Amino acid sequence: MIIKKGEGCCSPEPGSRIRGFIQPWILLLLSEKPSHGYELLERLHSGSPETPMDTALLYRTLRQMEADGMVRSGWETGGNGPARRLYEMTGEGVGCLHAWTMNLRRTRERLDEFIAVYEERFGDGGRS
Amino acid sequence: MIIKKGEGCCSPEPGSRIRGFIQPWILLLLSEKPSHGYELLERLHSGSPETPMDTALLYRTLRQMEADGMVRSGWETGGNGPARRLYEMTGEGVGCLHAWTMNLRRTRERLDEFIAVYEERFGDGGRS
DNA sequence: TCCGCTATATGTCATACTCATATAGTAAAC
DNA sequence: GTTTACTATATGAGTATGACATATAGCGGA
Repeated sequence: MIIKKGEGCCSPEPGSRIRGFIQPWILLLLSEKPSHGYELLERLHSGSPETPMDTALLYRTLRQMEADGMVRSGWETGGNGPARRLYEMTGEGVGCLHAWTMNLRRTRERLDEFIAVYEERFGDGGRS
Repeated sequence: MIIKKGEGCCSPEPGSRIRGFIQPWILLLLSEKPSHGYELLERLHSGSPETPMDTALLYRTLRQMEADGMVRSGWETGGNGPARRLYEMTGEGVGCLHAWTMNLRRTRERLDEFIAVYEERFGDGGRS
């Protein structure tokens, strides 16, 4: 259930997403194997079908990450369909992924703290 | 360790914060007792001293939440120091807090999924 | 009266995200 | 042979959120 505009009191809130979460996800997926944008979209979608990824955000983020040195790309022609830009992670990208994950662990701690305080006050509503 | 501007590859990332996290925190704190902006700042700060809250964001968010009907406020004079705007949660705000927390639970699930995939690939680095 | 603390507020800017739209190659259907 | 669908990348415009600076003002103590 994603809360949309005008649906409720927290309508401006698009589901409490984590800022910049797409970048570590891209790095994590690329750490498994090199991939192109459209394939990353599908891999991200299969991981969380309820929150489809925006193509504009993905492609722009990839270009930015390349400018920042986290990934590098090259055109891959010869397959069927249009040419695809194949991305792979750089050594710097690996370091980024580790640093980002440390940040995300702290984010999870803050989130856990919130939920703990909430449940202490209101109960866990049947959740374990 | 918060990664600051120019410190590393993920320098544009100010610590992987959750979008709009301040609003449910405000509601959760107000569910304990009515409070004014400055006091909310201190209560938020005591909860996470490593990420100080921006005053501009807090005060503007409070006014926006009041416009949205989640909280209401009144001036409190008579104490020492300048007048303070005392906020309390509305019934609508309670509903918001519950809805937001549901969103945050899903956010935590996505975060857990990321960290699980990361640890599966790189190990947990000595963390339990 | 100057400084520090309390308290609220606005101005401005950058970034992240959303939505719409453009472009183009391939392959199958009609 | 052209229309449709899928694959694939990209840009333009607009909004939302957050970051940083600064303004204002009451109060108490040095």
